[in-house]
Amino acid sequence: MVSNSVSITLPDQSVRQFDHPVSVAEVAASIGAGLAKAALAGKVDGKLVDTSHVISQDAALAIVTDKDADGLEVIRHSTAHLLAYAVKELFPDAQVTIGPTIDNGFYYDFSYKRAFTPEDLVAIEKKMGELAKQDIPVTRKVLPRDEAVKYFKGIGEAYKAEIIESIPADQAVSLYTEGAFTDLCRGPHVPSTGKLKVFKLMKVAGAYWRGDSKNEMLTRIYGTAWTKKEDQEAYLNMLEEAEKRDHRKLGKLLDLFHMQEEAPGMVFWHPKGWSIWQQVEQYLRKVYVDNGYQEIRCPQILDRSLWEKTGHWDNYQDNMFTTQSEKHDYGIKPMNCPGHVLVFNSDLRSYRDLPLRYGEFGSCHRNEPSGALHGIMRVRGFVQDDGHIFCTEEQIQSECTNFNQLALAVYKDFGFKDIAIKIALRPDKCVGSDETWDRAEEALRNALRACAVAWEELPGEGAFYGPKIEYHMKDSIGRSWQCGTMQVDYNTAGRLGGEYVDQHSNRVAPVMLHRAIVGSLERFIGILIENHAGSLPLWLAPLQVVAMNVTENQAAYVTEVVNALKAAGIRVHADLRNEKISYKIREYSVQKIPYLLVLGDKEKEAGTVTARVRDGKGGGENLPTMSLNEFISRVKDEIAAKK
RNA sequence: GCUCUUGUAGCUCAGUGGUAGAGCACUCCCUUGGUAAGGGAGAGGCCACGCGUUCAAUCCGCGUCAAGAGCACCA
Repeated sequence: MVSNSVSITLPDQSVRQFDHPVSVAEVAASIGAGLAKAALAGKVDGKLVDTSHVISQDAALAIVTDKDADGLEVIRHSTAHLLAYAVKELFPDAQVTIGPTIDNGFYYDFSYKRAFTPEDLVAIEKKMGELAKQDIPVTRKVLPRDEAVKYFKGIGEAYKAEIIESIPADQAVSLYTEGAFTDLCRGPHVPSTGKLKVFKLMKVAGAYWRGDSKNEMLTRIYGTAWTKKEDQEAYLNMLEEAEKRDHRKLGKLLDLFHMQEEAPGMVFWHPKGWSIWQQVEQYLRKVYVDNGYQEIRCPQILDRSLWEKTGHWDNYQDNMFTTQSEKHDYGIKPMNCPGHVLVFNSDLRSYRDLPLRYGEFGSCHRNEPSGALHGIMRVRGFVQDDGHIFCTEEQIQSECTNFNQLALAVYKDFGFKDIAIKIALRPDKCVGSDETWDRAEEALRNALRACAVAWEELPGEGAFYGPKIEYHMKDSIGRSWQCGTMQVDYNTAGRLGGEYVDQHSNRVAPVMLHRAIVGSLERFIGILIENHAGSLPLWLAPLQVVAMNVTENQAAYVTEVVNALKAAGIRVHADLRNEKISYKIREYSVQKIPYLLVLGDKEKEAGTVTARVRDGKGGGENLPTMSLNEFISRVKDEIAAKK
């Protein structure tokens, strides 16, 4: 006789015996009424299930509540369903599609005859609240695939039916029902809608069905959901704070740059913004020099025939700006590599010359789709710190390793801590043998291993000519942007006739490594501004010191101090205006100037300075009064340390 | 490029079918004041652009351009 008894092991390793199969909810109830009420889902042998899930064999079980990360995930997922339920109540003609969780919330895509408006959103959110308050049970049902397809076709949900049809025929699918609404879903879900208490609909947007721009556009509603009201408030507050760090806002506030209709996707750099640019550029120039690169400069406009050789003319013309003159067609360069190959080709190269490293501050133009433009992060005209290394296959490994080390050191100097590294691996359509790709991909992995950093691999995302490492950074609201890259390319140099003479007097095409540390200076400076919330480190700050007089009486002394600072190479401004000192301090605090020198009669008599240092929180504090020379060496030390 | 939203003074934003308003900034005057906004006066706008509807359009409609959010794209 087979026993029906089940023993359940809880996370504290205690074991509970049941003489019959039990549901997660029953186990929770056996532990305590409070837990039974708090239970959102269960984790049986590591697998997330509903509280109604019946356990019929010995198993390890954790009751999932809103204290667990899994619990929050379940809440968000169930809130997405609640959203769909509310939409179907208010707009019965709308068709549901998919509704996954995302960072901080969820979204759900609907097909409807018109887009939802912000007013609709208010009504939908209200309806969601009502449905949650009714504490409607959420129940699960399993159907054979074909029956599920029939069911959804029967209720006019064509998209759902299409999704299920793409599931293998022999698989059963689970359906979840709450009130009058039934949705296809793997689950798990909260046991009833009453568990969903803290949520807010954020925005509407368009999104393509199945993520393909050839398909119709659906209406997507984004929402956020939390276990506690305070968490949601903290999140909304964080978003608000992050908006203040937006580089477009700060660019205006700090008078760094502007953009205007006449040049969409292109930047007008103002003196202060260009000062930052120059600091970044000079820094990177030194990086070139210190690491065996020779800086070069190539033309912006190149004949059509060259772009035909590279394949751009046929494949990427839509993204290129072109021009013509005297019956010749020209392309404005979207990348710097061909120019570098032409410099390489300008002489007969020996294997002894390799690796040959060229670096350029290469100005590129790409006619990006209008909807892709974003402040100075995604632009049509930009400058790359673009380098190309011509080398042999044996040299790939060391070049990649050295580059990775260098890139990480540079990011550290600019104050970045959070860098996501990815390796994009071979796509379906690619050139070169599998062995070559294996070696190249492994070289990139080894380069990262050497620095003991973690990375993510993206299969199929590589370029057709070779794999690449990508270095990503986040902006103020968490959007990820690619900055640096290291790409192995077996194709381009040979395609443009690049070759060197090897030990055996054979002419061979070199491997070309494409590498950039900051990527585009525009994007990098944008990220830099957001990461530092506009309070750039002293070495990058456009204005490092402002010296101001308390009254007219100290004007000459201020001028003397400012001249001394200028002579020391410090970026300084004298403010002798007839304004109150508190007014001046406020103005420069808003401008996030690192050091303010307040010079009154006391300082003038003693030949000293009183410096107010920016505190990073929008305020400032006074340093003890010191001699001018002490101040100068303090500033110079801090600049040198890139603090 | 697609969906939605937006475009009014240098900036941030009100506002109305009868050609516009605030705060800050700007100019001038008074004020010489020790750590986040002293007081007064003044100047400043083709209400993104074009075409319609209307006796009359910044406001309503259509189109264009640009920006914002998301999607797609990022060789």
